[in-house]
This record gives sequence, C-alpha cells and structure tokens, in this order.
Amino acid sequence: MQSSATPHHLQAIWDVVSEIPRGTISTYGAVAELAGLPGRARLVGRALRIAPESLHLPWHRVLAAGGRITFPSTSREFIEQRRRLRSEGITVARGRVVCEARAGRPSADARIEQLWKRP
DNA sequence: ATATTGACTTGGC
DNA sequence: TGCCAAGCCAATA
Repeated sequence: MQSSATPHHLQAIWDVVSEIPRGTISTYGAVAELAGLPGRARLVGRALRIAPESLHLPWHRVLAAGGRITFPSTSREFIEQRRRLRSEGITVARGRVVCEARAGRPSADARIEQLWKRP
C-alpha cells in the first residue's frame, strides 16, 4: 500500500486551486474552506509554496483577503503574479486586484463563485 | 521539547 | 490607509 508522501490536505488544496478558471481569482481563505480546511489559509500559502512544478497550478489566481498580492512589491514573485493576472485580463493596481476585475465573471459556475466571497 | 516563522484572516483602534 | 493582537498550525531552528 502507498503510504503517500503527500498529506491529504495538501492534495485537497492543490485540487481546488487547479479548478480556478482562467480569468478568475480566489483567496487563500476561500481555497482553504473549499478544501475542507476552514480557518487554515496559511496552510494554503504553504501548499502553494511547496507544490511540485509539474502540477502547473494557477497559483497566481490565489490572492490574500481583499484581493491583495502578499509578496513584497519589489519581489520577483510579486512582479510575476501581477504579470500573469494582467495577462488574463485582470486589472491590478497598487498591489491589489481592482473590484471590476473580480466581478466580471458572472458565468463562472456556482462552485467557483464560492471562491470569491468578499465584494 | 520549546521557540520562531510564515504565499493568512479578522477585528479593533 | 495602516499597525497590532489573536487565532491558525506545519515546518524550521
């Protein structure tokens, strides 16, 4: 039997993130909840940090509460995340996603809508 | 075994 | 807007 090296909760988090549609965004907290781990946003951050490159997760679509990018504004990660978001048509200003950019995806299915809960 | 850290969140001032 | 304290908890030191 396989005593998996990857804990169940990490896999659950990666699964949720992999389902975030292109052009839409979510938050660490929301992902944690959908993964069945309410209140454990930090674990989501960690899960993304150690995620195997081979999974090609859309990590840039996961933001901190309020649509903020959590990396230092001068860091390579910050620049890269902002670049990827913009390439999907999402507006980013002052380190955060602009409201209109979040709401502009009414077509997303119900499950995905739960990802973004703060207006 | 104890202390600190961190890709977080919420509430309060 | 911003800083701080709590709550969160696996990984590091």
